Amino acid sequence: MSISTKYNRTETEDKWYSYWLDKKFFHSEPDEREPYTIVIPPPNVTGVLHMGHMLNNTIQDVLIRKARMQGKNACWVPGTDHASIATEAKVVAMLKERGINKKDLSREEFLKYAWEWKEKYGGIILDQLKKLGASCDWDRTRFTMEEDLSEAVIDSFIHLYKKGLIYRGYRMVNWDPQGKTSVSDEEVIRKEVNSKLYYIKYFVVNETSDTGLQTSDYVTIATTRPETIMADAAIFVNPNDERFKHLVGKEVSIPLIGRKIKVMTDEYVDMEFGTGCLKVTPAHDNNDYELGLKYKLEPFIDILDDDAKLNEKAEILVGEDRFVARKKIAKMLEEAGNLEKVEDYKSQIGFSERTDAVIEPKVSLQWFVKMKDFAQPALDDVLNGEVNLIPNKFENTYRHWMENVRDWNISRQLWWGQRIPAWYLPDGTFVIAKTLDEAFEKTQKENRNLKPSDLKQDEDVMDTWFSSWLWPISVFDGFKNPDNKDINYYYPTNDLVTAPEILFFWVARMIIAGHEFMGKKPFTNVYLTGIVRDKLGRKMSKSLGNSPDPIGLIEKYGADGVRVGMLMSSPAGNDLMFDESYCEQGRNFANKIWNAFRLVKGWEVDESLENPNKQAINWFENRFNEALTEIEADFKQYRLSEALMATYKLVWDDFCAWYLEMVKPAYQQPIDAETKAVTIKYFEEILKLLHPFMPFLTEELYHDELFVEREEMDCCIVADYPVIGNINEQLLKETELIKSVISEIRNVRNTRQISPKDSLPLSIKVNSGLVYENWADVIFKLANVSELELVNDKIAGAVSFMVGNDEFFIVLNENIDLEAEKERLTKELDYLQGFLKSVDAKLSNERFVQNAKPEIIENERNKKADAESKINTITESLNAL
RNA sequence: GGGAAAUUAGCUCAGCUGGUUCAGAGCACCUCGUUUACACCGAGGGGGUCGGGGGUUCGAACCCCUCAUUUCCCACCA
Repeated sequence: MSISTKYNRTETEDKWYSYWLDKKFFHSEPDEREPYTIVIPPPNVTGVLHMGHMLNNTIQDVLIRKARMQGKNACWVPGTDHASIATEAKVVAMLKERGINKKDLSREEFLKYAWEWKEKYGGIILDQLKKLGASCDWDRTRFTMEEDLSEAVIDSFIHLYKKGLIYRGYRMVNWDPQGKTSVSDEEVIRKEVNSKLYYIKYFVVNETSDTGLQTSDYVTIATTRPETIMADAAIFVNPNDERFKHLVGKEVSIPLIGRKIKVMTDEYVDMEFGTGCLKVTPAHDNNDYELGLKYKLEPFIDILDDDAKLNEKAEILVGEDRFVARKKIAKMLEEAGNLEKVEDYKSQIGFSERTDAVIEPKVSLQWFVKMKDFAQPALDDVLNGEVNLIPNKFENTYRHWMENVRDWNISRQLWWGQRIPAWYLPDGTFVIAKTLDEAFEKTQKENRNLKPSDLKQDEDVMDTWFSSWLWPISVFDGFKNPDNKDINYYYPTNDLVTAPEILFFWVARMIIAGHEFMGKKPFTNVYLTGIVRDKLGRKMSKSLGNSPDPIGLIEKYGADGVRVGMLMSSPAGNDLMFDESYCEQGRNFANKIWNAFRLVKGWEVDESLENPNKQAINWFENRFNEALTEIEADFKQYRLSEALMATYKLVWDDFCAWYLEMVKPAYQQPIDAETKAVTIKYFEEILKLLHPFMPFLTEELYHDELFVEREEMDCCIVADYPVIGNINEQLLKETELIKSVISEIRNVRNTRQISPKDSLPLSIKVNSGLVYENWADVIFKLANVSELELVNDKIAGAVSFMVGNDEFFIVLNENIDLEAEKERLTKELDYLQGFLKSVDAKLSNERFVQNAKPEIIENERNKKADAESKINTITESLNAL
């Protein structure tokens, strides 16, 4: 045969992807069918495909392809996210390489570079998704910073401002000194790091002698941040702390700079921790900020620049980086005699998610969204099942977060993003307006002598999530054109597939936005994938170098193989311990299907032959329906790995290992027409079943002439997905028994080293009533049995085994090892007797008989009868030996 | 510090409201086999006291308590 024994995927993948695109199979327009919609979690426009994307998008593609085949109008909207911090950082780095400093550029110039960069490098990830087979409607590709979507962001800001849900205020924010922007609480990653606790002496300022205090009196405070002492506003002790009562109300001087601060009291101070004395630095610590406000310790002295270098207000070490300053000041304190000791200390430090810089608490003027009541509908939706989280174990964390939600800082001190539509007047007040013209118009009501050029727009842009929370609405132009046919048809979408890490960042906020702007939820099911880890359980990261190149994997194992590999073991919500061997298994599976195809394709039909395979054919049809039932149930519960595994076993075990072996003709013999036709029909059903998981291979085979001449638009991707038919349980059970008989015979052969080529005679003592004659052909073929005889008595000296209650005998030419046979039977007898004993014990237990459900008791009785009859048979056999 | 989840074969996981099957799957492993679709294969096989300890129950991998380990989320202790 000329077809290769290996499936060659490379040629077919590109071919079929282009074909699908060509024929517009991915494209969706509203029509009378039921919609099935997924919006992609937009990857960063700067991103490259990593394993997390592979998993996430494979899942989406499986869902969308299945829905499409099941007659839904399937629409998967792709796109990218402008990712302000990440992208701006990349552009800044790119400029730096070219010797350009961002500081030297105007906002407009910088944005021009950024757009250039985006056009050139952005969206690579979308092309990579095509390699995976993602059937997105590319005509609908959106970008969160394109004009319409940006306008939606601005409109929603104005809308919320008018409702009083957005305000501007001084707040302690998380400052990322590297990105030079504030970041939201959710973007701060806390990690435990080794640091040091510095014990610093603050000497009491000499007062009048009647206090009895000496210049040599001092308090010792413990701090991890000695470089901030120049910004200290007070020393605090616990009001109940006897040790320091005499010092309360006195002044101490800050080491090195000598500024005087007061000793004050507050319950907040923990007497047990450190020395029981706390230095309060309102501008550089969240708690201290609160204390500062409480006791009006203003003005807050901020001694750090935007890039976390000490400024002139620090008086000393000006221009030094905060960490350099820390080391230097420790030395200076020591030299000045203010450093008592230094201890090792572990503490939780916040890092910026985007840049990994240590977060600096900083007081600044920012824009916030009031979240408390605003978030309520999103909490309700999940609690009352309007929106399902899959798996639902995430509901707890979700509720916890939503109940404790804090105001959302939405301003970012960046240029790449949607600029805050606030326009400042020379007097410091502002108006909120979409454009300068509108803003100017608003000012005209009161301020008649202003020129438009007197208005200055806010320099900040909005948090990226403030645009992506609108994604399910804005991709369908729900803001620009609120009643258009797309939004009416596709919204709310069906499934969202994303990572649990962004449940709050994104998922919760999308639900909030859905209610606020559309009056309803944005999606019904949220499938939360796990994190893709390496097989040692470590997160995949560039620095560890443990992340395989997805495109490389696709080239090596084929997109189908990788897709199967990704899904093989990744239940929803569980991390995936990725190992290349999964992809290998996927590739092997593809190859198996390919070879099954080669077999069927090679069959020559002889029209004169009768169909000898009625049993096998009948059985497989039922088995297919049984498996399909299972698969549908798995899909319903979003158990995709289970659905895949059920499919895998149906194809490999039932179809290839059993069915094809049952029906395939002997070497170079022709096959009857009916068997071939039916087998082809089954094969086609299997291809359809497999298509969502393995789109390329199935499409390729689907078009082979083995099936029918296909019309241009007759493709597997839009073929009708199989529908569950009748299931004959009895037949399935019977076949299982026959399969056991075959396995037993093979086992006899195996243990006795009998060649598969030597055929064996089989005698059956039927006690069950099963009609073995119907299966004779199958047994002959699969177990290489030469003759089948029904007997009424045991055959002495034959090898025997039992399946169900029927006894089987194989007469061998050689003498059988009587001792071994005895031992085997005795062992089985022992087991059965033990088993019977436990069943008897149960049945003679009154409480069991009284309390257990009738069907359970009935069952035990059956087990008892069954065991007894088997024991009889075996005892007889033993006696016969 | 608070909360949640997990712990079942070498690995990754199923095991639905406690009771048909002395605990299941895939991979890995072992033995045999290059036979005629496929060695990216076939046939057969071994392997788990269900994390430890208590308890409830006629009966527990499943319910309760406790300990241990792991993971995740939340949190401002200097």
